[in-house]
Formats: sequence, C-alpha cells, structure tokens
Amino acid sequence: MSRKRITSKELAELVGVSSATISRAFSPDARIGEETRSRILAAARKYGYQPNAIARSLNNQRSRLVAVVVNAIGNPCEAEEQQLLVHALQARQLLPIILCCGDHSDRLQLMRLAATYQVDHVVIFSDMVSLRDAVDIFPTTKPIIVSFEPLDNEDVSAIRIDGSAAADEIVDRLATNGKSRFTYLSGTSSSWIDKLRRKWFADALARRGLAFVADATGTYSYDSGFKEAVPLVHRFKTDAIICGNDVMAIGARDAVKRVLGKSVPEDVAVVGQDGIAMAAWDCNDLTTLSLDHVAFINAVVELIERHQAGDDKPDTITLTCSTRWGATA
Amino acid sequence: MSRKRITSKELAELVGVSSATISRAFSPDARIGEETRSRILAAARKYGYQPNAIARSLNNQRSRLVAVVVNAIGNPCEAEEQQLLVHALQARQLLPIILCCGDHSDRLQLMRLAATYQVDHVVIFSDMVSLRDAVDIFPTTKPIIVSFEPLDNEDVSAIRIDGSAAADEIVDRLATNGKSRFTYLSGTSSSWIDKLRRKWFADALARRGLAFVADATGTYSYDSGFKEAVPLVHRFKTDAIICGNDVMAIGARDAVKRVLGKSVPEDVAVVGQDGIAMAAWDCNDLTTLSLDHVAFINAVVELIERHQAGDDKPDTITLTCSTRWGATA
DNA sequence: TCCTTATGTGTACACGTTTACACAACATGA
DNA sequence: TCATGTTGTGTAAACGTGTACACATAAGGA
Repeated sequence: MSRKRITSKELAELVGVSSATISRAFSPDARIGEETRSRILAAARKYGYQPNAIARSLNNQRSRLVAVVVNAIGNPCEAEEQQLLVHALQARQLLPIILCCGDHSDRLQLMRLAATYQVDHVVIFSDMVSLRDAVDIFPTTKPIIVSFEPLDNEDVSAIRIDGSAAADEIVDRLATNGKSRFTYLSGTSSSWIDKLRRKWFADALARRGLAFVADATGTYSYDSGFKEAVPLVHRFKTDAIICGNDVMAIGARDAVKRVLGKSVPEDVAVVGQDGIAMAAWDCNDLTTLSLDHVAFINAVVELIERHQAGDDKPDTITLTCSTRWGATA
Repeated sequence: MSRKRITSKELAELVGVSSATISRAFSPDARIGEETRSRILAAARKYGYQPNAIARSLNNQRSRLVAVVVNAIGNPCEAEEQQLLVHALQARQLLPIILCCGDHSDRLQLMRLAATYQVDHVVIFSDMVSLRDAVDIFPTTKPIIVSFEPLDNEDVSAIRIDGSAAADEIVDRLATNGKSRFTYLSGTSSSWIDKLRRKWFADALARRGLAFVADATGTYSYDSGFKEAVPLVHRFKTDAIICGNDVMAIGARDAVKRVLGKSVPEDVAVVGQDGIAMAAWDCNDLTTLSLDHVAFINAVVELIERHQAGDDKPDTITLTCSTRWGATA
C-alpha cells in the first residue's frame, strides 16, 4: 500500500498555484503572501508532502550531509565523541554519514563512495587515513582533521590535542611513588597518534633521566591489553604500564591482578588514556590522561559552523589534556 | 585551491564523446565499446571525475542511503550491533545515516528529516519510536523493525527476539541455588521492549510459583544501575536482581559489593541482558541473557537485501536468546 | 493624473545524472 | 542483392527542486 511520495508539482496542482510557489512556502524568507503560505502548508500536511532533499541538494550544491570517518563504532574510546558530534549535527539539521575505516579492507574506496554524495563537511577521527588521501578524495570539501601533530597542509582545519603537561604530572607522581621501570603498551603499530601519545610520556620520563624499559603493541581492545601486559610484567619486571587507551588499561589491570596475582598499584601501576566514562566506574577507577570530550566536540562543531557559513579560512584549535586520578596509579 | 568537481558533461567534452557515453562507461552492463570505455576511465582517473551520487539518486529513485535509528551511539549495549550493521552495509555499497533518537527532543522531526533524503531502507533499533510513527514517516520505504512483540502491521519486516527459554534457564538455576526474592531493574519506563524482557523472567518465575518482590527503573546506564540497586537490597532484601541490560548489571554488582558490602552471587545474584563483549571481561564475568549479535545482524541484512532486490513482501524472522554463565549468578 | 516602488506569482532554466529511442555502420544469411 | 540483426553512439527527456527574471497588481507621492 506504500503510496508514492507526492511531488511539489503535484501539490501545486492540488492547491492551484505553481510549483515555484510551493518551494517559496518552505523557505522562510521568500516573497510570498501570508495567506498563500498557510494554505500551502496546510495542504502539505494533509497530503504528506515534504520537499525532496536529494533534488534540493542537486540544485543547491549543498547536501547537508557530513562524512564522519572513524575507526569503529563499538569501541568506547571513540564512542563518546561520536555521540556528542552526532547530537550536535542533528541539532543543526545536518545528517552524519558514518564511515568505519578501522578494519575496512579498502578505506579509500569507502571514502570515495562518500565523496560522491557531495558531503558538505568531512570530520576525520580515524588515524588510519592519511591527510594526503583525505584532501585528495575530498578536493572540494576541506576536511576537519583530528590531529595530534602539526599539519603541513594549510588547506585543512584541525583540532590539535596536547597531553604533554598531563603526562608530565602523571610521571611525576609515579616517580615520586618509587616507580622506575616504565613500559608502554601501544594500541597500534601504524598510527602516528599513538606514536605522539607515547612521546608525551617518553619526554616526561627523559626529563627525569628515565626511559621506557620495554614496549608492547596491542589492538586498542581489552583482550589485547590483557594479553600484552603479562610479558611486560614477567619478562621486563615493569612497575608502571602506560596504555594507549583506557580499555587496554582495564585489560592490563585485570591481567596483573588475576593472572599474575600482583596488586595494583602497589606492585604495578596502570595508566590509561582517553578518560572515557567507564574509567570512572567504581569497579575500574582508573588513573588516566583524559581529554575533555565536550570541549573537544565543541571545537569540531565550531569549525564546522564556520565552514558552513562560508568561511573557508582553515584554522587550528589546540586542546590540553588533564589527569583523572584513580586507584590504579 | 579547492577546484570544483568535474562533471560528466565536461569530461565528455575532454574525451570527445557525449555525456551519455560517460555514464555508460561507469555502468558495468551497458552497451559500449571496450576501447571507448577504457579511454573514458583513464580520463576519469586523470581529471578526478566521479559520478555525482546525488544526481544519480534523483534520476534512479534509489539513494543507496539507509537510515539507522538508534537510541545512542555510546551505549555498549547497542554498539556491537551498530558496528556489525555498518560494516555489512558498507560492504554492499550502502551508506548508513545514523539517527540518535534516545535523548533527542524531537525524534519525529529528526526522522522526517532523514525521510526527505529518500533513504532506501530504514532500520529501527530504538524502542523509543513507535511502529505507527515509523510507517507514517517512511510511507514509501517499508521499515525494518527490531521487534520484541508480534506486530499488527503487515507492511513492515521485523526481527523478533525470544528470550523466554533462556530466562527460564536462568531462573531455574537461581531458584535451585536458593534464591527467592527476585527483583527487576528496568532500563526505562516507557519502552515496550523493556516490558517484554521483564515478562520473560516474570513468566519463568510464575511457572515456579514465584514473582518479583520489587521493581526499579533506571536509564540503561552504569550510574543508574549502581544507584537503583541499593534500595532493592536495603528495603526489599532482594537476593537476585535481574537487570534490563549488562551495563546496569555491572553498576548493580558494584553497588552490592562496594556500597552494601555484600558478596555476589552468594548474598545477591546479579543477572544482565544483551551479552555484550564487556560482560565477558575478566573483571566482570557476568551471567547474562545473551543474544547472538552476528546472527541478529545477519537477519537484518538478509531483510535489507531482499528489499533491495525488489522483494516487497514483508517478513518476520525470529531469533532465540541463549545464556552466558558467569560469576555473578 | 502619472511615475515610482513594493508585493505576489508564474515561466523557464539549471543542477548532473540515467535511459528510452533513433540512427548509422557493419556483419550475417538467404 | 536485400532483409535482418548486432553494435556503438548521440539526442533528448526525465528526476524534483530553487531561483533569476518578467510581469501584473496595488499602494503611495507629487
């Protein structure tokens, strides 16, 4: 019984006006008689007419679609930002198209597909896609990158995140508590975000004449944190594990306690990164280098709004991380 | 420097053919000379031409967009399904538009906005939108509903989930272990999904001459599980809390252990629902009524594929839940 | 009275594709 | 030889909007 959607020309016929007038009834600041408009809106409600956004986009050269490039949806470490962003977009009548690039075989093709939909903005959270590819695939839409290092490309806007001060704070407290055999558990081997996060801590250690005694690499997942922590403790006698994100930190803590039978933080301290909600749960109470997710998304939205308003001047906003002190370090 | 995107007519000019031939070069089974096609594809690569999907959608009456209506992105209880679905869609060259309806002030308007984009399919995970509204807003696109109760509308396809057998199993074991003062912690007061989940357990209890001694209502969140569990134990002396989802179960368990100082499951058993990955983490090891997420999404994708192929006959697929036995019950 | 200006509406085209139709060139079979 | 079919390509219309332009009407000022 699914009746076809009514078109502006058909509605015009029914109301007794031209299709142009229908269009005017739906744009707030168009020259149209007050009486005509209300007659049209009433008829639209009656017949279930809604302007076709696809046709409008083709005409306008504005789709009001936003490509959001992420690694995964499920992983809590990105989920909070995604949720905030989607809400902010929806409040502005923009629709998000999510691209999961994390384990997708051909990220570039996926991004090209999204590009054919003439998205108005591109937000890149994923560290799996290079800046170079992004501007290549979206030549007309300047992407907004979530960056952890200075960009050499002046055509893109970016949010830069600086955790060096917080890392320094954390290392300071750990060293004061007698820790000396620091190790780093990466989330991935290929990401420059991960490399820079490590560098914040490595620099803080260096300032005190210390260095990581060992490194391991996981997959940003609980299981990988659990598994990789074991040799760090066993073979390298670490007494402080810095993890690439909070989920791995929880995994590492579980391994230290359950598999190795050691206490946290007395025997081995565990530090996370991200500051996700779960870190504050009573059963976790994680010490973590945390980012203010709200400020972060506000910055992204700010850039999008400027871009939407036609301001093509790219800009970079820098945010500073803070520390959440928990029971694990 | 963002050069404008090249159009099919312009490319035609460059290659020396008509724009129709350009189009043919991009559709696999069109009548076109092999030599011409490769010449066009080479030129397309050279000038960065990609067909405009918006224009194609307008012409085709097929957008290859899929509206995915969810409560929230962040909440782990839905995230796994979302991730699987998005991947399946991307593999089929379909793009998901996520609609977060959970705490959105005007869900209906949000859905109407998506409807104007002429989405090909609609998948409704959220229990916050009624079937009636959905078919109303997407009259031309038959929605696929994740349903927990028999549908009275023959125009929609649905996945139905049946957890009664698993609930029976769980109640059986708890009763055998001497539990008798069961309580239910809902995730929301307004959802019929939640009501049906509760009914699975209520029926299982009834079969043994038992009934819930008290009810509480949270918000599907850790914090609400933590908070609502306290009075259930204190005032109602419950010895078995059935929770609306896993996250609340983790919160409830924490409250029982840390705030009330009781042991789980000896003093109070805690049961979750969903079977999310986190439930299996060493620190949680939750007993939970769990759904096979892969089978679930496979069913959704199956319905989408049929619909995409032009099969308009609605169908209902039923899935049965199983039990994950952990250390909390 | 006429000129000017504001207001409301219709006409026609553009946005970038896809595709039905027509047609030319060429091959095939009798 | 001609009728028939196949192949490759161009022409033109359609998809459903938004909007520049033209125009008719009404209002206001001299």
